[in-house]
Amino acid sequence: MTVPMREPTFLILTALARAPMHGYGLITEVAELSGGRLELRPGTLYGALDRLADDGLVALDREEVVDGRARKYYRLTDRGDAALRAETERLRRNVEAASARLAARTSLRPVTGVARTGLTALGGAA
Amino acid sequence: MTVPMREPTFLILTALARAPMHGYGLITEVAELSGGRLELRPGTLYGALDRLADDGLVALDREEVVDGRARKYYRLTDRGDAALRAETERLRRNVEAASARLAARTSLRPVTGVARTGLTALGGAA
DNA sequence: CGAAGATATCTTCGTTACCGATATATTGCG
DNA sequence: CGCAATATATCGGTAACGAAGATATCTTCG
Repeated sequence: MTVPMREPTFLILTALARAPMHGYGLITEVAELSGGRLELRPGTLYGALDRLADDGLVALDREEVVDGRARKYYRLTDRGDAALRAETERLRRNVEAASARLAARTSLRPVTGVARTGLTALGGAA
Repeated sequence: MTVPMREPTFLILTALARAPMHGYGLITEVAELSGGRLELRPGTLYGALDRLADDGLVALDREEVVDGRARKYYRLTDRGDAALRAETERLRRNVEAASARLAARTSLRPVTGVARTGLTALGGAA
């Protein structure tokens, strides 16, 4: 928690905040969460799950066998819940700080070629 | 950027969004920005500045000598401005996704002693 | 005066989360 | 049968970061 988590880890916890999920389900869920931007690799996913389990942020919820395929469901622990909340707050503050400076910046650069006043629609990509 | 930047890099760009700054000034500014949470190490700072300069997100603005001490001022480039805006949007979406799930989660968990007079913040995000 | 601390830059080294690639096994489809 | 999707897992490389220290100047204080 001293060290901020990276995006794949953050989105894995976010996905698990709604309901327990198994690994492969997380891959598709995180892809949706990120608007298709982030496609978790198996190496990232299972490495992260092992690490998060070691840290006590997620725990093995149950194991099922569906159509002959084994599924391991993971759930968010209380510590994972707290960590995700703390991390979300940290990100929120960073977003606010950057937004404030970027907004101020827009108003003080009306010159130098880029002129083009007016805010273009934000968040175009993805 | 394809690869999301980490917190030190994000806060360096955020600090530079207000005005050009020199390295040591960034250390104190980023500490302030993060509420004292993140204290940039020289290895992190100058490594990041070199990398960001290579990527064209920051540029050397000017060099001064104040009281016999050399100062190198860096400024945000147009590409750096765009990268910071894109990154801020990415973080904002992640915060919204996590907030929505965490808020929904509150209502379906046993709450211990905390008043919860029907917040229902579920509506929020896209 | 001389030591300590703040200012200011830069380098080296180790850690680690992540990505890419690969391996394995089952189910379903053309 | 061959291929894609489902589902797990491991291995190696990369790159950003943190820890630590080197170098140099100015200020403060005993």
